[in-house]
Amino acid sequence: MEYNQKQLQIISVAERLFAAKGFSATSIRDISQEADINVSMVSYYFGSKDKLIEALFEVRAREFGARLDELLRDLGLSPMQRVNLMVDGMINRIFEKQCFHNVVLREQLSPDRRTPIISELLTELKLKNLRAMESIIHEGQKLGIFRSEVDVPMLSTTLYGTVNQLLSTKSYYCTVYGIQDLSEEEQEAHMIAKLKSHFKKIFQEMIKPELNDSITS
Amino acid sequence: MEYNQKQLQIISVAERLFAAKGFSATSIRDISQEADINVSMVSYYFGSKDKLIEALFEVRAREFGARLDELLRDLGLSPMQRVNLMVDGMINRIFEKQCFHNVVLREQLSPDRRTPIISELLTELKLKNLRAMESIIHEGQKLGIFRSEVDVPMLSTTLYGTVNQLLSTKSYYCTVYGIQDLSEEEQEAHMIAKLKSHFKKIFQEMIKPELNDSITS
DNA sequence: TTAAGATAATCAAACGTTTGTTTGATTATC
DNA sequence: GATAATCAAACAAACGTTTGATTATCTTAA
Repeated sequence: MEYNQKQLQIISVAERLFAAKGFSATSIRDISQEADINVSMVSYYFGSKDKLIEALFEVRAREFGARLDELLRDLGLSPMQRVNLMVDGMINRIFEKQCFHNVVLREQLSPDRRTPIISELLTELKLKNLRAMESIIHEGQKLGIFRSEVDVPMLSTTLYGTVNQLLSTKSYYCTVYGIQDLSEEEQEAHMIAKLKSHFKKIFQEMIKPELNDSITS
Repeated sequence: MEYNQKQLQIISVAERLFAAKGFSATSIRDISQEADINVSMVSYYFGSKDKLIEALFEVRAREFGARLDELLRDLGLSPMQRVNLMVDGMINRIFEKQCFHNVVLREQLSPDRRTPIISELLTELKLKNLRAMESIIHEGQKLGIFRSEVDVPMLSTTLYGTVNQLLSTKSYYCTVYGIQDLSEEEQEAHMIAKLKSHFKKIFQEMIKPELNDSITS
């Protein structure tokens, strides 16, 4: 489906409001007011409120998919470099598109209420992401740089889960690390840096060869 | 605040519906129908829908707090045993109270819309949890069993985030591990076992002394 | 123990808003 | 002159909440 400029603007406003208040708590009148359009325009362009959020997922899923393909073309680097690049890229991606990410988290919490279209888009995207990560790990395993037993789905879940958790408990994070008085940009930078170093360490510890790895193989 | 049997039943029904559909998408008529009461009873007992969810958080926060205190009394064990016990206990706790946990996740996503009462209860609970974890780690560090540099808040965030992520993407998890045809109980058992072994490994790798730890100290 | 009186619980019905959506006329663009 | 975009207004349905009457439960004094 192709969307014109006006439709994309409506989608963008809806995304921001859905992220902040949730789908049900956001009225079409909220959206039309923020987007400076008439209430009837949402139905006119998308058909219904449900179709609007479907369009949102359609557009953003396509963008993320394209970005994933890009990442997969970063060859000529060592497996460990590629792992670090993938971790950094994923953290950057989520922080850049926090609103959409927030909407995804909300929708994931109601698997039943969700339209099949959204479910399929999300599952597809997550699987694509997992395959990319697996291919990098397997490469390192073939070269004998990584240990033979790596639970990639769980590592990926840990990565995403941690970033999500941090994002949805921002103020708690700032309290714990005593950075409440920093600007919002500085707080985010703190979180991003912390996440990147944290996961560089975790991935290193979880995929580097174990002492007995050469013996058992 | 004390609540009678009827109130606790309403809270329990509301909890289940809030978890499944979200606060805004759940109407008082939904709740009263499921709880087999008159619509006016919610206002009669709690005052309003907002006060109802506050009561829910009040009750559950108290329960969780009490359970945390219990956990802290498990002395006479080695620090590593206590870490494992804490990880297992936390995973069990979340899986047991999935509904409430789901509601917490939803509320965390709208920090602005939330009433201060809920925010404070959640922050308090999270801090209490963090302090418990820190005390165990510090004990291990004093004994020289754990490395000196452990980022406890990040480890805790990773633990919670991963469990959350897994719970909110259950069907994706089952697809990845090919256990869609198992019963729901078996699927949950699979997830719990996987989580526990995963985090035993992560914690081990992240807190055991590094090779150069004795040199730098 | 019982009758009377007070308090608590329950109910159907109605309240005024807000909801998503549609209509039909008007304006802009091609 | 046709198609697309925009608008104020209206629509029925659903919302949280209140009302006022009715029933159940408890309290208290004879």
